[in-house]
Amino acid sequence: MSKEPTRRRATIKDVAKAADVSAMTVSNVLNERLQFVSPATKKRVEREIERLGYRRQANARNLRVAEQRSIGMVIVDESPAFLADFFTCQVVAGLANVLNGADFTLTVQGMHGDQLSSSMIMRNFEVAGFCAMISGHDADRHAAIRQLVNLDQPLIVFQEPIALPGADFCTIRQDDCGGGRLIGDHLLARRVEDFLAIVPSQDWPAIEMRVKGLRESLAANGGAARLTVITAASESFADVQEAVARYLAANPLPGAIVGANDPIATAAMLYLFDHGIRVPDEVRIVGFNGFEAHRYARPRLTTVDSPAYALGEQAGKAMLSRLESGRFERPEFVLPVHFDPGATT
Amino acid sequence: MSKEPTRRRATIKDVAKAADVSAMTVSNVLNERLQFVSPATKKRVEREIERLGYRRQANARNLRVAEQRSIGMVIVDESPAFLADFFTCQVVAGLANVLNGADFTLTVQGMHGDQLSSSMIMRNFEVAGFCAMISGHDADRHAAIRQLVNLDQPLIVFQEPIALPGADFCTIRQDDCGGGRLIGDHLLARRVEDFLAIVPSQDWPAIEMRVKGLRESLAANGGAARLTVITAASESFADVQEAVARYLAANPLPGAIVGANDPIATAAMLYLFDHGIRVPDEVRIVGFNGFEAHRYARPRLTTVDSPAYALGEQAGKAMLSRLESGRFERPEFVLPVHFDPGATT
DNA sequence: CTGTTAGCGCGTTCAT
DNA sequence: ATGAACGCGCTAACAG
Repeated sequence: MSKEPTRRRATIKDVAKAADVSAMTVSNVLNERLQFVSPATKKRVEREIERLGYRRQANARNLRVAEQRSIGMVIVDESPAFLADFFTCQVVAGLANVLNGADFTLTVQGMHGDQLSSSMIMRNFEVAGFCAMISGHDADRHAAIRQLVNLDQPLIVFQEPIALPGADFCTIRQDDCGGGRLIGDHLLARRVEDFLAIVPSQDWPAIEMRVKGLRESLAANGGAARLTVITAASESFADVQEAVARYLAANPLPGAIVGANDPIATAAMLYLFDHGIRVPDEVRIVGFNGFEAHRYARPRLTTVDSPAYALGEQAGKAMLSRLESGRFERPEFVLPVHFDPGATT
Repeated sequence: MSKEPTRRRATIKDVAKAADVSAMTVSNVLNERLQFVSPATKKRVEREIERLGYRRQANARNLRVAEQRSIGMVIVDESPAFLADFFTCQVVAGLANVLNGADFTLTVQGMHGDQLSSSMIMRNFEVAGFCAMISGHDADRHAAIRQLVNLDQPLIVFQEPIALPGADFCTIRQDDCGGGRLIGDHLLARRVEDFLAIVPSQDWPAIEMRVKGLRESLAANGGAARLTVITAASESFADVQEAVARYLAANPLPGAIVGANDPIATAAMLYLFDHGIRVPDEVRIVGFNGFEAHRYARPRLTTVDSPAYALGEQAGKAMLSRLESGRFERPEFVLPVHFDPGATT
């Protein structure tokens, strides 16, 4: 045995004894109440803290001061690799950065929808507030939100355009509807008259908003252009290509294909390539939520850049301000998207 | 005011009083010591827990039982968007999933290298152990690891091929060296004789290992094939292309270009496209760490798939087992990579 | 099966 | 400028 297995971690008392002061003085040094401690004492205490490797026990402190220094990020998703989604990942990164900067910690918890009610966050009280990214069908998502609201803690939900008046609640999302309009305007300016939109069967509100924006754009243009929306069984490569194949078997080539997101648009584009259909000459293609990796594909997809990272940052700021002031400044934040023209339109 | 601003959160005593039992009985119900509580009492207590919306205060419990139910994930990176890196994100996802399944929480903290010493994790004791993903130069990374080791808590570091005998330490990484060999073997089988490897100027050990594996493969083949390694100022598109341009200005076309990772390989490939050089006919190209998004680019890059998610899972398992048994089962885990042939070789 | 006592490590209050 | 006593919410150990 190279080490005693259970050396007790130094406490504030140990430091006090070693520095020959009272525990209170150590506490004052730790919390920088320098008015109450002479510089000489401070130095002595700090030396002992260093020497003993003392670290404050967050549990005891938080218990005493009755506050939490962590924010929970709950991700409800059917996929076991919940966090692996690039969008979610960006959001979490932005959130964690802002919180860490304010000496808050981010506690990540992923789970399936049916696990929420039995999860630790429901049984324990250990964070100051929650942020949530929830996937699934409308009913499931709303049920999850209701459960979280009932926790009676500050709650921020991403990409969910709902209002819960009176609740300690805030929603943060990107302007998907505006993004849809930008796509519509861009294509209309190129005289596209026949639009095909491809959406995944699981309809996220964000995707509904994108289609809504597209419709608005067409309507504002006089309504001459037509829009068909088809559903792919999933976002997978094969399902998207199958949906495109089925559509094209029964219909003429559309002027433009609008994918609900980049993977869908890319799958559609590759299908066209494989069938000798030229992009953008014969069909224009647009995606949504441009991700880093897609910048590297050729031809470069026209898409709408998502402010996913900024969404997370905004959530962090909103949560910190909520904790400070007692209430959310605004019930909803909508961040602008950025249209990113590529070579496919 | 729609709500009293400071309604106190229910405690175990409140539940006890409401259910007309002692606090201890409530605690027994919460901790499922059912041997000590009659079914009728249990029901009564559970009803009151539900009614009062009681949730156990994790701080108080953890203080009392002197244990932490969270693992810290520290990410040291110069980029402010530290977590936004896809590889890191995958690792975190795997880790979080395993931990959550064992009723552990994952606490994420990102920071710059120079912030580590002043960070909360150094001042506070609030997790049962650490996992770390550290970037930067050798000296900086090793300094960071030393600081973490001095915390005297279980520590897992990713992608760092070092051993710290005697320390409560474990390293988990993918077989980058083996991946390099697979690439070499694959290209040698295609009669490539002149290899160009492109690495970023900041040399990660993982990338060194990839080059090392490549060298080993060439050596095992008799050493007739030549390998040149050039450095790009960064992994950015522009820097990589500039490095390729400079090399090609002074040298003949190599038989194959091996990028230290997929973005580098892709940037090189696009440079060749733009200059009318045919891939794979004139030059073959290989990347490393294939991620989902790259599957969508055409032509599909030959690459080596990274088990990033599995790395995180392995870390979770190793940490849980360490917490259980008192020591890491093994000082090092090396996970295999998977060669993924595409259309560029 | 249920209740009582004591104390985890820390910070506040009040005394010195 | 420093120290002593108390209690945050919870549970281990024991008594009933």
